[in-house]
Amino acid sequence: MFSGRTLADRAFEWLEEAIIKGDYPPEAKLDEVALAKSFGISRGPVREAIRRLEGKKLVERVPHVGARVAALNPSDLADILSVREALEGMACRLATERMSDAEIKELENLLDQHADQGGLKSGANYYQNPGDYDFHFRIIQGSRNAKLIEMLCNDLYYLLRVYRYRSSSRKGRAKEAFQEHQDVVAAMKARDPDAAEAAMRTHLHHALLSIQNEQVPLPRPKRLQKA
Amino acid sequence: MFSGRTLADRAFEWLEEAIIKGDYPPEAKLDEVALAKSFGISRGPVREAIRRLEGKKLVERVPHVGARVAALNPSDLADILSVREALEGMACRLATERMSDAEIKELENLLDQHADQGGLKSGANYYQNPGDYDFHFRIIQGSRNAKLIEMLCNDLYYLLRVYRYRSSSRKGRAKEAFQEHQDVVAAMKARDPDAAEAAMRTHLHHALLSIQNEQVPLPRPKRLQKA
DNA sequence: GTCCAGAAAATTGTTGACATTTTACAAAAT
DNA sequence: ATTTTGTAAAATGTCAACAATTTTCTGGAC
Repeated sequence: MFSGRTLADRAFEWLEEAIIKGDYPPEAKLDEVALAKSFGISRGPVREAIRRLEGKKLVERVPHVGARVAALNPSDLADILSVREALEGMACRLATERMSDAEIKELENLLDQHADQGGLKSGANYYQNPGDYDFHFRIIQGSRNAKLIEMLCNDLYYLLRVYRYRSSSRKGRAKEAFQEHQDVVAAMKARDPDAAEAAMRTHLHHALLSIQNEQVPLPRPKRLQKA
Repeated sequence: MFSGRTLADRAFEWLEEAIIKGDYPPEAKLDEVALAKSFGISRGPVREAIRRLEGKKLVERVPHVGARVAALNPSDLADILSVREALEGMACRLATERMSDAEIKELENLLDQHADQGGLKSGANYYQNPGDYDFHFRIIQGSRNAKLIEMLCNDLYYLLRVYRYRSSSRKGRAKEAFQEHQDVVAAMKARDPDAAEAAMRTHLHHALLSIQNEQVPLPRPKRLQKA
């Protein structure tokens, strides 16, 4: 059923995926005996899986009471988005320095595809859809920074996903987002790390403002100066 | 002996501290029976503590073989320092927006103390000493961003500490670092988040270059433009 | 001396039983 | 009716024994 070799590892993978998928929403109780029974194993490996998730901060535990899927208060959202802005801005800088011409060209093609096959036409659908995800994902990978990749794609992924349903569906945001993507790629093509980082941060900061108050975001620092 | 209520929690705290202090260096084997015996408990809680550390990525585990303190290859160092630059730059930006005048004044006094009581005189001692640590710590706290504080003070702390002994002791770096600290505070006093973030990133980037090749770092982007 | 079984030892993985604590429920008092 | 209190039930914490795997050791063949 799963790849992990030990029962504890398999339980961990199963549980992590279930939490990320939303099968276990925030605050949901993780009942050891129920989980053990549903996995057909004993409580030992289940407890170890829960402990690992606790270390990852996906679940919170109260001694003698139990473990629950980590809760997220609204103020956490702003905190997380600032972290994402900082990390993904850095990732975009590094990607601009490290991605090959061919890779950047692929990125450009990706945007062209979105424009062609109704990405823009479908309006509000472009922003924060699989296409948007793929765009960000590729740039993060292009940073060649393992820690950055891990933090953005693994550690923050669950948190961003939990809040996704709140994300702005404001009219016109899709078009803006698409334009911002193009700005990012333009800076990368020009091999201008400062501009690329600034463009990515502007994009993400607009998303933050858009989510926070469903309003037109005010402009923010556009780029890092050369020297 | 320890605050945690359950044996597993106490074992976790003890082990985490031991790893951070360096009592268990990278690659060190974590023997379940030996640890259980030294704690006077059974293997169950010890395994749970190790699983939690695994989730925190402080230890690496190979099924049926065992757990070791996480190893750090040299390329990890550069990756981590880039992450720190991004996160602490953002922290400095937010601190500039959110710290009170009194708090910023305290920060300034802290630097004055360092200058007076031999911080500068002792030369190479100023850079990356407790004083340097306190300076960075206060700014991070000033960001009022719980995620940022957690990532910098908890998650990255061990990694940065492990590599500390490698850090540059180059002549003159101390004086430079002190000056860079003053640049940061100056920007914060002026309530210029762009300049503050840029100054902090310059400071950290110089440290990165200094560590990497023990050479005079070249200047990097100095500040974020206003609009 | 080196290499290759194969057994023995040591280590990790898993389980079921028991201990402890919390929670749920019901009866009694106000 | 509400609160309180005590008991029962359920959940978590811990342990010791057993199972499975890896590692080490030993003996022998070449």
